Amino acid sequence: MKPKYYITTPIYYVNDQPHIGHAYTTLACDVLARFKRLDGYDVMFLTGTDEHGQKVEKAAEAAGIDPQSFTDKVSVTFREMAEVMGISNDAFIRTTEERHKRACQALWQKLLDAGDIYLGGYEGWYAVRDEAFYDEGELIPGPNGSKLAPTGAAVEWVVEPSYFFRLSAWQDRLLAYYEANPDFILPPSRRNEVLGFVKGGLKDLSVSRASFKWGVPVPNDPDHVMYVWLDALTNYITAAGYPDETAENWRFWPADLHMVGKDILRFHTVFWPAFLMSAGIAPPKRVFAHGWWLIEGEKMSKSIGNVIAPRDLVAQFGLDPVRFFLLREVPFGNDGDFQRKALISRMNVELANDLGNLAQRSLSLIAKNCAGVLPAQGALTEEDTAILAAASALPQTLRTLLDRQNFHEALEEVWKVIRAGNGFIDRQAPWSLKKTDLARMADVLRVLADVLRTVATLLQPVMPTSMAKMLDQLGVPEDARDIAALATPLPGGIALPAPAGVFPRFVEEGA
RNA sequence: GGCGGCGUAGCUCAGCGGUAGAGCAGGGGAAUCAUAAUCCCUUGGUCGGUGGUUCAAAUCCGCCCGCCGCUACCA
Repeated sequence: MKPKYYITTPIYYVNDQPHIGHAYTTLACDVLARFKRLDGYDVMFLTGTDEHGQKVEKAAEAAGIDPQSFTDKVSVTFREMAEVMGISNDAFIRTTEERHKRACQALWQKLLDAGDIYLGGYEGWYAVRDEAFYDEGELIPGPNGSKLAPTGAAVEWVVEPSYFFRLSAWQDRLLAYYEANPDFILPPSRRNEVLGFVKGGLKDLSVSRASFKWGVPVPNDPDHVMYVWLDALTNYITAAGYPDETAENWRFWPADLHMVGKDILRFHTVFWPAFLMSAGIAPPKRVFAHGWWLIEGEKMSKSIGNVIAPRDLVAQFGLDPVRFFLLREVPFGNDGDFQRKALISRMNVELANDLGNLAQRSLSLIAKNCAGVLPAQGALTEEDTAILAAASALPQTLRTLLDRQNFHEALEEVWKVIRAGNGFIDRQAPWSLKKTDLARMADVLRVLADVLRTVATLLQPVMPTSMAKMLDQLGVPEDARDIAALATPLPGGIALPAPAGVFPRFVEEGA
């Protein structure tokens, strides 16, 4: 039986239009999902939209439509974003689906049965004008020693009835879980943050609201809807079939990886495992928090007007180069800077020159000097063996690196082999061999074809369309494109199609 | 304020006790199969500052300077 792999993006809040940040998270998951499939795993890759809450309720009201119609519309834009980015998700979940309400209510009941939910009061400084609660620390001094919201609005101490989750009781068990699973939170710097936070003591968590209606009703208390934590996080088990633990998809739980942005780290690494443990459900195996993209050195924001829509980016540079750039440019987990110049440089240097040109020169030599037929494997020299060994080592290297979400180094390892390929072809100079030793020339070209096949196979998750073209040109049959197939050499004598460039150079308009 | 991290070549970063590294950028040369792509060689750093531990410190410890993250109800 195939091993399983369950990977999730966060569900995206429908208060926002999809931008490069959403695309980035989803893309990272897509590459891992594709890699795992390529490596023989049974994969479930989930993404979706988060559609409840006061903001949505109000946005719908402002738009003059009911919340459901509003979310129907915005949710579609996230499906479109996935399509534009070439995302291979197996499922898409919306929190307004009936199955999700059932899952939330079932989970709630479990927590209640476990004695971890109680009715209390949510207190805080509330600004009526802003319709928002503020922290003590956020307040600014007002006239006569009074306090004001950071927006300048008057605040009052308000107590609202709310259900609470007994998070305070889970501190030790959470710490024990982190201890027993040192890679539960990555990167390590984020793990340290969470550890520090939890060690500092946990307060009970307000998990319901009576102040708005657009949410999942609390069982047996129609005045309350569930607050964001319980509602949104639960999507990950809803999609696996919860509460039906005999469901087809339940075999995927616990999730192998929740990919999240660094802003929602705590919800996934503190609240979520506590909820699950309280309900007697296994926590996820890993949460990875990635960083943000700056745009040409500036924070991405609507007010600056530098928000990048995935659709525009792909239209200008093409899908695969964009996918490649986002994962290649920055050590995954760090913040990155999205520079147009850097993207073009990666396209031209690494895709067009290093990889594209290596394939093109190798394949043209085969086309011209081997009658367009893949040579059989021949006798190997020491240098042949060395480069073939470097290529053969890649699958295991990538498994190890990608199991820690290290896209940046994984791609660097592939590029080391590509660069070695260019060095190899230069030293072997098959264009000279064709005048002196045709047999050796054929052997050299076959070695190059084998190296390219390995590289193209392994890069499929990052650049599916381009690598499919390259594998076509290398004569690799569709059913021999996974990692296991690399162990079986292609027979010599396959007729190859005429080579055609896979990565054209990007030339600036008017340059 | 508290806790944590970072500061290494022009740029992005790796190294984390044993004579300073990679990619890109810059300079020189070779080759001409190829998307004028490639290959080889090379310039360049008192590893933020300072004091200490050690036979030996980017690498460990103290202090200082500068940046950054977290410090719970933002979906």
